[in-house]
Order: sequence, then structure tokens, then C-alpha cells
Amino acid sequence: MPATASSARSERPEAAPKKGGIRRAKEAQILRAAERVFARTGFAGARMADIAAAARLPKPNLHYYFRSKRALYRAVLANILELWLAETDIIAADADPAAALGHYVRAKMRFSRFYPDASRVFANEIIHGAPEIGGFLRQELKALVERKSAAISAWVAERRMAPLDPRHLFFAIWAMTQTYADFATQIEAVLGVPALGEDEFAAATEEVVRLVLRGCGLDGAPKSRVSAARPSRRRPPVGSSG
Amino acid sequence: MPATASSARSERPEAAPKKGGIRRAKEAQILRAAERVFARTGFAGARMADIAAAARLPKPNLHYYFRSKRALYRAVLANILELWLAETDIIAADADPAAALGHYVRAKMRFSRFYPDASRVFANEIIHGAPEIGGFLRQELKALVERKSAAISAWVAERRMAPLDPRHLFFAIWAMTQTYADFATQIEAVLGVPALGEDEFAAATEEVVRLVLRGCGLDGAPKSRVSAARPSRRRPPVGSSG
DNA sequence: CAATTTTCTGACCGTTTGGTCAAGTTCTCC
DNA sequence: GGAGAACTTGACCAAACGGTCAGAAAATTG
Repeated sequence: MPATASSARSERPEAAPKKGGIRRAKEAQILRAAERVFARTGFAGARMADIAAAARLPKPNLHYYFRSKRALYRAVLANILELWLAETDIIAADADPAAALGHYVRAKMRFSRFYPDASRVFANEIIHGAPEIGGFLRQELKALVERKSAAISAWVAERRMAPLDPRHLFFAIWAMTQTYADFATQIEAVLGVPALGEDEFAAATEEVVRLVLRGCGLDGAPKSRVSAARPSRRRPPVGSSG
Repeated sequence: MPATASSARSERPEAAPKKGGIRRAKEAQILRAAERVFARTGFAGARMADIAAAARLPKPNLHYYFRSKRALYRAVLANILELWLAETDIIAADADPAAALGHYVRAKMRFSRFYPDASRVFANEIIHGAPEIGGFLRQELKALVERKSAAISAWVAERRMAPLDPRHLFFAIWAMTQTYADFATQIEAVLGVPALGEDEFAAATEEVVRLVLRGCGLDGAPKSRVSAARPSRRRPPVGSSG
């Protein structure tokens, strides 16, 4: 897949893939601003003028790089889907169920911590019926879940973990981890803190990991506590899969 | 708390609590339609004309009963919060942790099944920073979680369940159960079904219950499998509480 | 250093949308 | 049954918003 976000999900060539020098930088700048605004107010609530202001550019400049509001929104989504898949792919052919699931949950929690706006845009899109990424969900995501589920089912068959439907396990893990981004406002309110900082996320991560592992019948101390380094945005650690 | 939804969260008297005969019925009719439309497109995306159409009323009629779009939105939210709290209150002073948590999860899953639009409006509001119900989250909800958490902490202290932070357990349960309403589109796509029916919800409920109970160190067969009767909307089973 | 392409931007426009209004119609209650 | 309140609605705004355009500035190129 070409890295240029403006190519969205291909479809039409959309302004030919000219690799203008300035273009790439400005598009990224606009996409960042757009992600923030879309996350805060949703697609309909976001105003092009606000995005322009957030990107510190005059409004017509946005339309120079992105045909329309919807095109910009789709570009933002395309950007996010890449990230989402990359993080999800971490659950590789790890030999040990506990380690694999632990890594996966931790990766998801890092995602919620470092890309909360991306998570919120994604959540918003799905809540409203996924009008733009329905195809992605039914194709790529479904296929990915089926691949990963096969591995987990194997572990279940080998009595290496409690019997469960892997697909619902995925739903549960996605929900539990993404809630720390999407519902951060609620969590902050209940915890009585102004914002979820490193401490809160560390605590939350441990709780979720324990809950998931125990829930899967996988006790024992979690192995590697990888330092919570910020994953590089443009070159995510795309592990194998299959 | 007065049942009239239009009283919202009080604040201003808002059109005096006149109990017009027709008023009550029409307001309910409008609120139902508004909930559906707000759930599908969010606050900003919803158009008064669409709500009017959904309610089968001319647009000015909406403004006769609700001052403004925002007032209508708040009324819808107030409606939802009542429901939300009621369902949450089910986790009473149940003697048995497994039974209590099991009941709670099942109640939440019923909520997702029967009031998906309510759940989506709520989710939307929170994702966008809870501009209207921030106070509710910091007051009522926080207090409720603290009360319930005390009970769970007691169980933990008595070694009746695995050690964990009850607040994060709540976040996890909310996330896992609400995802079947808010993210139904995604789940349907991954499962490859056109809609989540009774079968899917039954299966999902069992998976989530097992995951939670096992995750809390509470194994053993789930006790009562209460028939999944639709809870009455206006008179929810308000149990006592702490 | 032209010539030409790419990038930038102030001013402008057509539509959409929340909200209003005044003139009805129906209900309520004595 | 009639006076007054409650309710209904077609016609109408003003503001907001996505999008356009023509011309100016930079970049790029030969």
C-alpha cells in the first residue's frame, strides 16, 4: 500500500500521485489538524474553517489539497486504518498464549495513549454506521480476525487456555483498551483526575492485562514489561502475521 | 426525580412543569424520534427536519415542545441517563460476587440489545468530551462508582475474588457490554451477519459473562439464567443500592 | 532569467439549517 | 356553547457553512 495518505482507499486516482515536495508536508499538516477536529466534533460537527485554523492555513488552501470535506475525512480515516492494522498485527505467531495476548493488549493500550484522536475518529465512524469504512470492516478486518482467531482456537484446542470464542475475545479486548481513549472523559471524571497521564495508563494497562489473561485462563506473572516507548507514527512495527 | 423528561437536569425551570395532557405524549414521541436520529448522525449531524420527519410532525411543532435543538438533545440525554443509572443499580448488595457481577453484566448486555440508540447517543456525547453531561459524570456517576467499588473492594479483602481495582473493572464491563451496541456495525461485519439478533446476543452475553467472572477469579457455573425479557422502558427495575 | 508549473489567498456565492411568526385549529372547562 | 388556553403549521428569515475563483506569489525548470 502506498504510504501517501491522500490516495485514500484508491478508488479514483484522485489528482494523480504527483509527489510534490511541499505537497507531502502540507498534506500531513492538514491531516493532523483534521484528525484533531474530527475527533472532537465528528464529521458533521467539524467545520472546514476550524480545521484550517488548527492547521494555521487559510481555508481555500485545504481545498487545494483535498477536493472536499469528505475527501479530507476519508484521508484521515485511511491514515488511521493503517495504524490500526499495524498495531493489531502484533499478535504474531507467538508461541506462548499469555505472552502473545499480553503483548497485544499492551500494544492496544499504547495506541489509546498515543493516538486517542485517531481512536475517537474511528469510533465515531463506526458508531454512525461506518458509512466510509464499511468495506474495510467486511473485508480486511474480517479476514484479519479470522486469521488470528484460528491461532487462538488452536490454543484452545490444545487446552492451553480456557475455551472461548476468539472473535468475542477480540471484541472485548478492543472495547476494553479503546475505552481509555474514546471514553477518556468519563474515566477521568470517575477517577477524579484532570487527565489520564502515564501513571493512570500504566495502572489501567496492568488491570486490563490481568483481567484478560485471567479471563482466558492464563495466570502467572506477565513476562516482558516493555518500556512504553512511543511507537513511530509513520513506520509502525509491522510484524508478520498469517 | 420527576419522570417528565423535558425537565432535563433541572437548571432552569424550562417552560414550567405544566402537565398538559397531549404534551406528555407528543414529547415522548419526539424524544423517541430524536434519539434515533441523534444516534445515527450525532448532535451536529442531526437535522431538526429529519427528527420532525421521523416523528411524523411538522418542524415548527418540535420547537413548540423544545426550545431549541440543544434543549431537545439535552432532554434525550436526560432520558438516557435515567435508564443508564437504573440498569447500573442492579448490582445491589448481592451476597455472592459471582451472582452480582453476572447479573450486572447481563443487565448491561440487555441494555445494549434493547436500547442501542440510547447507548450510541451516550457514547457520542462522551467521545466529544461530554459537553452536556460532564457534571453528571463528575457527580452522580462518580459517587455511584465509589459506592459500588466499596462493595467489590470488600469482596477482594475477604479473598472472595481476585485482587483488582474495582473502578477499572467497571470501565472494562461498560466497554465490553456497550461495544455490542455502539460498535454493532463492526461486530456484524466481522461476524459476517446482517444484524445482531437474539442468538448473537445470547452467545455474546455468555462469552462476556464468562470472561468477566473468570477474570475476577470467579469460576463455577453461572447461576440464574433469567429469561431475556425486555425491561420496561419507563419503569425500570430500580433496585436499592448502597 | 524568463517560462511554466505549483502553491497560496482574499473575496465571493448558493444552499442548508436552526429558528421565528402569525394565522389558524382543536381542546378544556365553566 | 363560548371564551381562553393549548396546540398546529405553511411561509419565511438570517446566519453559517462548504465550496469556488481569479489573480498573486513562490518554486521549479530549461
